[in-house]
Amino acid sequence: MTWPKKLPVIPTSCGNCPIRLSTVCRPLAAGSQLDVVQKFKTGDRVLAAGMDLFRPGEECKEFYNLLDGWVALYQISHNGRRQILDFLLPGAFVGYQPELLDAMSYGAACLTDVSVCVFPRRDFPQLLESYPAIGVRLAWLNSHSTINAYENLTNVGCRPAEARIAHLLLSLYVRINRPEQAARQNDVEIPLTQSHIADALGLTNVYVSQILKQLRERNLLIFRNGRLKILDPDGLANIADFDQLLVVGG
Amino acid sequence: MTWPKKLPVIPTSCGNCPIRLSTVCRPLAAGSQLDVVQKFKTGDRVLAAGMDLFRPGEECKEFYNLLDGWVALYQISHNGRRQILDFLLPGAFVGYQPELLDAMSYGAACLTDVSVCVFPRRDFPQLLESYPAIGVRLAWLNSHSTINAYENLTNVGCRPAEARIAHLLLSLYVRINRPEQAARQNDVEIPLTQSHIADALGLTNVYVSQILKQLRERNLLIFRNGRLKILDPDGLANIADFDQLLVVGG
DNA sequence: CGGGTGTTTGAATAATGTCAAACCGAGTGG
DNA sequence: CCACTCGGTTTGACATTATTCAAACACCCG
Repeated sequence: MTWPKKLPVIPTSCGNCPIRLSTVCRPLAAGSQLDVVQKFKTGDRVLAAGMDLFRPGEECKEFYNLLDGWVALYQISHNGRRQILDFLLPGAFVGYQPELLDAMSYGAACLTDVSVCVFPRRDFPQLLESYPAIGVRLAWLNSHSTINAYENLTNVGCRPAEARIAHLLLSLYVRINRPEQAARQNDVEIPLTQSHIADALGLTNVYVSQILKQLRERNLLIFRNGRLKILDPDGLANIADFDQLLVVGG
Repeated sequence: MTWPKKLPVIPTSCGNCPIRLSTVCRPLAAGSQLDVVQKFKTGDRVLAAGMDLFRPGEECKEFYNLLDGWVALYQISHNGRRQILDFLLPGAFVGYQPELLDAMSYGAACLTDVSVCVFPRRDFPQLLESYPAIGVRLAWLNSHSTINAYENLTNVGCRPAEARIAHLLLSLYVRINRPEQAARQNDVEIPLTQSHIADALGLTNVYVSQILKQLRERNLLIFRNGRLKILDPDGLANIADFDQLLVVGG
């Protein structure tokens, strides 16, 4: 599937970085501190959809701040199946893991064209040393990743296929519809294929197709061509076993 | 199931804390810095097997350093099934989540009698402020949790029941058999019931029972009464799709 | 001896996967 | 403008995996 081409977002400098407050740079004050990251960062980079930021098992020399586009973290099991671990949206800090310089324990695939800001891995500990507030921020971000992984685990481990799919789509929906956007849309772009959904939920693409059809026919949601339209928020939240939902009808 | 009673491990002071280097206190130097935590901590506590440190949805006023015993993190889905998210061993730092003071997004159940060192939640940000190295440590710990959750997700999402069970037991096995122990045991205590295994893997207890029987009859492992005996490390690692295995035969 | 918790067993059933073919729409090259 | 290919989706028949239900069992503990 191909997504509508958009120009990649690349800030000219850290000062006007659109995701500065979302990522690891947040605690750095706007003046001289920001210059430090500006010098620390290797540069920006654009990748086409389908490319990998890094692959599982690979030694990756960089971290990435996701400026624009969607990324999926994944692992490949020995039997050839792929598990998608998380979907990353702009603002994510990608690639941190406990043993900084070892082989990556997962891969990062670009679902759309993607632009990233690149940090050198090797020097990161020194940056942390100089600005330990970044460490605190990193702890916060990592705990978010953990919570998110926990939610996914419960989804995959406890719920039947229909609920899993509804839950995943709803949770992506609320992540996109952040408070920022004054006018909530109940029709959002989600650049996934049914296979992505299947790989994230431990299902097969054909079964996902069948369930999506049911959801469509029951007037709950329409997911087609990378667009998700929520038809019946309450009904969905119900079968999805979903708590935090604040959808505006329409 | 009841486990053999052991006296709870409680250090008399932070100076001789057995898990100081595993948990969040690691970066604090042994002298005056350690006195700070000593004063910061609320005290120690012992809980009986079956108790909860905190429950999902509850507002928890504390963090815990797990001194002794096993803890399971879990979520309950609306259909009544329980998902075990992680098994915690002594040295774990329990209860950190992004929104420090909100309701806990998961629960923590004591699988055995447990002893913990208690931190007040409210004041933690100040501790971080004064000793930002703790934040860096926390980031490290949290990224471990994330990686672990990712592994579990792949296990539950990609592998058939037999491989899931073998994988879980092997991974617990290597966590217990840390390099510390000079003499590796291929017969270790794992205080879980089959229902725990089922809840961790998205299976039912009766199916787990059946698969364990198969594994037993194929001379791969014996899991009984909270003891795991590895009979055929290589064979197991093979069906478990397991990488990092360094088992001493026996 | 009796009760509780955990385990085992078997049979019937439901959920999900597999395989194979057809379909659909977008992009490409003639 | 057509035919072709390609990735993604849909469909149906069928196989398999895992769940459910129910009963019996085993064991520890009081």
